[in-house]
Amino acid sequence: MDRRQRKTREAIFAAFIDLLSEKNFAQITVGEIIERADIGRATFYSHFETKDFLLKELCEELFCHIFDEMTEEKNNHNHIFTCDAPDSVFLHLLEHLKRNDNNVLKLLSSRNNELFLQYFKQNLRKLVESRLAMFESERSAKLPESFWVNHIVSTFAETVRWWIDNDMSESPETIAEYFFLAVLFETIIL
Amino acid sequence: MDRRQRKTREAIFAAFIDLLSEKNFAQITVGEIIERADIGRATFYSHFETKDFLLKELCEELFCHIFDEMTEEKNNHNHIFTCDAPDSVFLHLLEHLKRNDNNVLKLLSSRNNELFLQYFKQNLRKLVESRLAMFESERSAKLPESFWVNHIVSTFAETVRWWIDNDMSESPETIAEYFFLAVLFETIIL
DNA sequence: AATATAACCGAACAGGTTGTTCAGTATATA
DNA sequence: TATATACTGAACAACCTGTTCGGTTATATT
Repeated sequence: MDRRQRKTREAIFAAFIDLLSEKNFAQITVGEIIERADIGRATFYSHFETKDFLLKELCEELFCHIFDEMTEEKNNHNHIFTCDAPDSVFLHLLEHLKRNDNNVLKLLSSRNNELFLQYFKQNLRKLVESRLAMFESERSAKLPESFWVNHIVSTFAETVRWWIDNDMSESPETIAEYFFLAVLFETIIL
Repeated sequence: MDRRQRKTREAIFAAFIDLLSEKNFAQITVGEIIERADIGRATFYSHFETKDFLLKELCEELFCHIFDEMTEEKNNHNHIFTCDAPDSVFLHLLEHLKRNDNNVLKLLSSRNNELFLQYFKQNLRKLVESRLAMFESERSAKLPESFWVNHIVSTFAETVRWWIDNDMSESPETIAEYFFLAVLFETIIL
């Protein structure tokens, strides 16, 4: 890829992320982005069809990156994912996010637009669906798969969001423990 | 309140809901609203500061209505909420939503804007917080309250959303059962 | 180094949206 | 009937969007 293209693209992303830390997606205008990225208006539109596509591509670059790395690790250390209990997948994800803490995860915060969480869930869903084959016979008769997947994905995602909202100050292990306890208490009160 | 005001307000709400069933909140313009409501532009702005305030007031009218009714019922049939297990609160909420199915709950669907879900959660949180005093001693030492409340609210809200996405075809009892099973399986896989 | 290619600039543009203003008209209330 | 209040309709500036185009600059190729 042309160095100019790459630099422009990065400048746009940087300006966009910068603005996202200050205001909502809806409140950000293309004018602000190109001013901060210091590029021409036409240039922006030659890179991204609209503001929405910019967001979409940013999320893809962000989350696909994270989840792809996880898939890679799975292939390298197969035992972690296939033999251990599924909660280690969650713990693994948390550690991954902690490692990749590039000030961009803040976008998942509840203070920001819901769109990030949606994209995040989208990717998480893929991961979960591919790993929930076990216990299928027990589950399938009583519980629709889509409900089950939605439940898992939502609880995971909301936990991650809570963590980020609290500045990721707890360790991944602590969060995993919180999650376990919350589910446990849930069974008690039901 | 002046009959004119009331009628205008209702016309705006009706047009707005109508449009929301067709497109996203972001895509709806004030121009479309006033055309469909058949009122003047200035009139709209004398009622609502912006489009966002319109959404806010609609949600308040909608959800406060639902949750206030629940609080009333609680006062009338005190036993349901204070003696029974907390899951009956959830079941109660589901039955309530089913009864109040005025084609407006569709707004909670994932196809629509996330803002509704946010407002819904906001109200749900109040309800949950006021009912989660039990088991406090066991919980508080190990699990932060905000995590616990967030977990409960999110799982409830996402369950309701799944239900609505599936056209509310299952009975409230079935959904409550799904919820119970999902949490149960969750403890198994952890 | 010379040339062709592709990206960028920047200024301008039409079309659409927002939120405000104001003089005039209709409706409620006393 | 008289007064207050809500609505009308049209116009308005300010802003945002997405496109166009001739000219400029960087990159890749030879």
